[in-house]
Amino acid sequence: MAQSRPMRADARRNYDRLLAAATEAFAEQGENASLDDIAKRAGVGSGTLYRHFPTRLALLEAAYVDRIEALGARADELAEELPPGEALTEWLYELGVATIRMRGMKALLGSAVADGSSAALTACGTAMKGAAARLVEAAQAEGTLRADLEPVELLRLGHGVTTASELANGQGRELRRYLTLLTEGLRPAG
Amino acid sequence: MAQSRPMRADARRNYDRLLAAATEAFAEQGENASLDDIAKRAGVGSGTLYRHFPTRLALLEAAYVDRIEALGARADELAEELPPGEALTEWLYELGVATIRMRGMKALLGSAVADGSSAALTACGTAMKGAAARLVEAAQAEGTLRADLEPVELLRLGHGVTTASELANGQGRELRRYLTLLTEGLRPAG
DNA sequence: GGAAAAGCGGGGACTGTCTCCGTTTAGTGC
DNA sequence: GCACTAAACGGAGACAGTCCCCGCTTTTCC
Repeated sequence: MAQSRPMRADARRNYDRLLAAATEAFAEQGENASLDDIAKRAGVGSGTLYRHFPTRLALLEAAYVDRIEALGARADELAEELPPGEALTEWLYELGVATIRMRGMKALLGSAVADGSSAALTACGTAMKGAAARLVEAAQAEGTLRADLEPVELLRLGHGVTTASELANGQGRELRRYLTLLTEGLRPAG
Repeated sequence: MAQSRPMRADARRNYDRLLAAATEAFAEQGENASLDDIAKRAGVGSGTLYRHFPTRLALLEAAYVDRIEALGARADELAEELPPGEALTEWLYELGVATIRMRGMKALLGSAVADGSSAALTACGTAMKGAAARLVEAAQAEGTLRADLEPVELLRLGHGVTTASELANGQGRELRRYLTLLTEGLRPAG
């Protein structure tokens, strides 16, 4: 993936500025922040923004890859600290909280775990799927997770539960509750 | 809620035309269909559209209330045909399918079950919540549904699961699967 | 039939996306 | 240093969408 020729100095500078501006704007205004406005913040023309990041999703991904990778790494930390089943739940929780807090990230993760997600999103998608797969496998080996669950199903359900919790406006409290309901099921507690 | 004075004939006519055009447009192009375009289809000016339906959600609601009420009624039909637990699952399934099929309906139902949904949406919201409450109560009485589940939680989780299934692009097949996972829980089958 | 109320509608301000192309600039070889 | 070239810039402008305003038309009611 290395550029055949390194980026020109001004291009590099603008790229970085755009990324910084985007992170800021997405955090403040959510995933629909105006792209022209981001260009303005970065002090570049909109043409420059669109050349570096042809779609909104591309920019979103570039702005959040490191966070996503951190979440992937976090999965492994949790796997060391906790028994597999708990590690998995806790990871889903942290993932959900991050999704809710970092307002731009929802669309990104959503399309990353969608069927037929664009090739541009492979980075985030594979990071997530890898982390999920490791946790799922461990929990299944331990016997605390149903054996027929696919990692990507877990991610999608996690996304769904996060969506449910967003509807409640409750910044995390509902998320825990809904995750419990998902893991335990809706049948009476046994 | 009756108008103090009945609608003027031309107003009534335009209102109906707008509704028909909106239903068509939302079905074809999803919830983000252009409002000006809907006005054009109906053969009225955009001012007229905005006077009758001040927000997109208002139009969406007006276009779908009857479908929503039908879904509410369907809950009671199912309650008669099936044991409470199954009726509930089946209803969630039909609700999800409708949400996915009628492309404009997702946003509507989403805000209807969100905390602090606008006053304008009370009609759809209460219809849904009523239907859910009846099913929940019956299933809890039967003992096939955990006693601490609130109806609105069920609706939100249903919405979340539908979202999860949309990510899979699978038009219904995944929805059944994800609903099963929700009701049975992620623990190994007992 | 005529006055007042109700309603119409499209022009226009505004915001956002995205492209095109003339201009500028960094890098390179001399 | 200097000139040259390919890369990169940037902002004007085409387009699409939302939404409001207000002069004009239609309906209603007496």
